[in-house]
Amino acid sequence: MNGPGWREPTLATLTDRRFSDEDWIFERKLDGVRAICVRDSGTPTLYSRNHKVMDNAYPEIVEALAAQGGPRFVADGEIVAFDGDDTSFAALQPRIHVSDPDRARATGVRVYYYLFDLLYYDEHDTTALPLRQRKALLRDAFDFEDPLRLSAHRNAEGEKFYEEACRRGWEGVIAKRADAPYHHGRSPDWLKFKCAQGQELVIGGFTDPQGARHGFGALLLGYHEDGGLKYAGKVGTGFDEKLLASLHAQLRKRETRSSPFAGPVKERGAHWVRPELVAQIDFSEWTRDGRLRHPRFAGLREDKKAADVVRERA
DNA sequence: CTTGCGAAGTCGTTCTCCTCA
DNA sequence: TGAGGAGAAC
DNA sequence: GACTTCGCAAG
Repeated sequence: MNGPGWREPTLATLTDRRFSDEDWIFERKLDGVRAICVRDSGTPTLYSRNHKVMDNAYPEIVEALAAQGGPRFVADGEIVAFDGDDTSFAALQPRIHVSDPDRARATGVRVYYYLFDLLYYDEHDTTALPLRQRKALLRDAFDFEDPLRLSAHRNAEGEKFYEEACRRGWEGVIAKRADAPYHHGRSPDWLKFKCAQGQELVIGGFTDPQGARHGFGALLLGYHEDGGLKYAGKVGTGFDEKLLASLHAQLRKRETRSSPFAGPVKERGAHWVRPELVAQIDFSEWTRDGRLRHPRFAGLREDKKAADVVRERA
């Protein structure tokens, strides 16, 4: 149980296919930090997705785990914080990298550990069991009292659940094959239905490429507000080599000496362009600082005038 | 030979921690 | 003391 | 977190 294999969580595969299927179960995608807890007779330990120990950041969760589950277990779940009724990565963020338990508690950020899978329990490796069976064992293995919670799931109506999730502003839905064993690493048995939002943004510049990248690194984006172009962050993914080349050519034609943005934009290797091109950007949400989170380029909008581009949603 | 899937490489924001002037 | 970079969450 | 590209195994 000490081998690194146990600490390798299942990673879901992103898909656009939405479906309902009785052989699949559906869970709300929580916006927090993935954690696998391992207890081998001593104190439980929380591991991150990349096998880093997170005990110092979440001491109350380690404490709660120590009080139950027996001498040996391995379970999988997500550590979250709430902003109102929604799990919020931003709310959790002040805690994530704290290296001292006292300081972690002193942040005042309440955290919860939602468990959704069981890998080892009662002297048995459970990874080969079908998911439904693992979930049944998990439900009985712990007393779910805060900060420990059992992640609920649905057995049907995946599409309806997805629509409901997006309407409520959740991150999305994870679909899991009900009879599949636990898989370490990326798996097609876990699918991610993400709720995305998108809008048009003006391209006001670009950055130099790095490494093997050609053309440019990222596009600098903005929207009109109070008579100026407000900076909204960068987008550096969504283009293949061909698109990189053609966009770069269009940008060079529009290059200018001074920034079109209102206020300073401090980006290394920045080039400025006349704010004429409009890009369609898909992203997960706006950050507190008015930047795009998880942005990806979804195409050029020839039908939109740059001057008409404003921010659409809070 | 074609297809599929996992790994690696290049990008995003933000937080804490560490280094250095 | 403060700026800037690295590392690590997503 | 996103995406694209690449290599290798399976078919």
